[in-house]
Amino acid sequence: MSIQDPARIEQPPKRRRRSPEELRREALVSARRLLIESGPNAITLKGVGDDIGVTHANLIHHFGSAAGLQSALMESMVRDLADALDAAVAQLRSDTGAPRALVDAVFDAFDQGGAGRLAAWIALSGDLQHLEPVRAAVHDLVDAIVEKFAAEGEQTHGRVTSAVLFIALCAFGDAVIGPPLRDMLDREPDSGRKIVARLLPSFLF
Amino acid sequence: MSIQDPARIEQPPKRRRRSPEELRREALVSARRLLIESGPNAITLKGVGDDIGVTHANLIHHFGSAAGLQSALMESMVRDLADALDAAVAQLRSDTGAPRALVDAVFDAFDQGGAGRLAAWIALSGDLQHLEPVRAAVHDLVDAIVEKFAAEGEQTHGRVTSAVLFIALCAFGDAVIGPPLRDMLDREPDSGRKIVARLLPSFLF
DNA sequence: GACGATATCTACATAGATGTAAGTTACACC
DNA sequence: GGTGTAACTTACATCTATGTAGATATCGTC
Repeated sequence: MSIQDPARIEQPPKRRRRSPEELRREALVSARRLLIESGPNAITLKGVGDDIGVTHANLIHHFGSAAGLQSALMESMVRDLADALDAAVAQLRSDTGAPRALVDAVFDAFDQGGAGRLAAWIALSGDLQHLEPVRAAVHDLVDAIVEKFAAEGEQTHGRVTSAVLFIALCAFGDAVIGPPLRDMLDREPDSGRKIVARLLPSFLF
Repeated sequence: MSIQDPARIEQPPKRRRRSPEELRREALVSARRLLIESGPNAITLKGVGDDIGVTHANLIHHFGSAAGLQSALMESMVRDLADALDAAVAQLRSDTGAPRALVDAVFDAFDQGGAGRLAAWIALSGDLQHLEPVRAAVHDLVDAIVEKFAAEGEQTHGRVTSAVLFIALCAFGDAVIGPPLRDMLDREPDSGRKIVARLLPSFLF
């Protein structure tokens, strides 16, 4: 196949012109992958640009600055975490939500979407204001658990916030250092979830 | 006060010549403080050098490279974490170790010693081999709890490793994202410790 | 007090990340 | 099909972190 193959009528355009929304979406997907696979330091303009096939200057054009890209990534991932928590709330309110299902929903939110690593990055870098959208989702989760599970009593709200704090701490910890820790203790991959699911009823009933 | 004040008999030496051990110790103390206060990206040769009053070239002379400094910091902090866990073990084996005392010991190791932020940094950067010295300390902790607390039974070892996994996950999570999470839920600062201390007996008895 | 080992510094070189300015091109719209 | 907007690129400038080479100063030791 020669370089100037006459069969190739239409050359692909040298440049691909994306809509601003599409480029932002592609860049954030790439940046999230880099964060999860290679850590926060891998999120650079050149790294993301090479990954999606644009120059670093173009990323600055769309995000304003490198910090703008990082902020957009934090916002995007935090929104996904909040959505995942909201989905857990919806599931809890609709059908037969067992404690283990709730635990799985929260653990998945921190683990699969990379929210655990994101939260660790935010905490280490000190940009705590980016966690703010999670607050409403957490409150919704508290309310949903109160409706669904909690026994009546004076301490109900306190017990449920304890339960949410407990689940969130464990889900976050499990997402970030669960694998090496389970390896040290020779435990199976879902042992964290099992433990939390087993302890949860002591808060709720 | 003139520059050449005759009253100032002995000028302080322009350079302070430290022993290699002393410089390494000072550098690692500074690097740990920078990690805890400003995050992993603050640990630079210039940052640490300015902090302790030496040039970055001198730090390279003593640590070999920037990566050498970071590795030394990880080793130092992991050793401190292992020592703290060993201290908790010793306390557990000697006197009246209540569950809350054990919880406080582990939580303090992760929180005050900076081990939580260290572990998050290691996990995000992928240098998991640096956590290896923790393995022995964790095993010691399991053994000590088995001796001290655990009721007799077939499942004893499994229950205790569950307890250790549980404490470690919560202590790590509490050290890294405990403050913002407690703020969202309007809980007091030691609520994480309270919860863990209250749940611990269900593993041990 | 002289000397030697080496801790320490200065000066320079390099690489990567970020940012700016100006030119180029794709694509919607008329 | 022409035209304008703006997505996109190239080229350049800057800043920071890291690393190297050689000069210099400090301190223990004789």
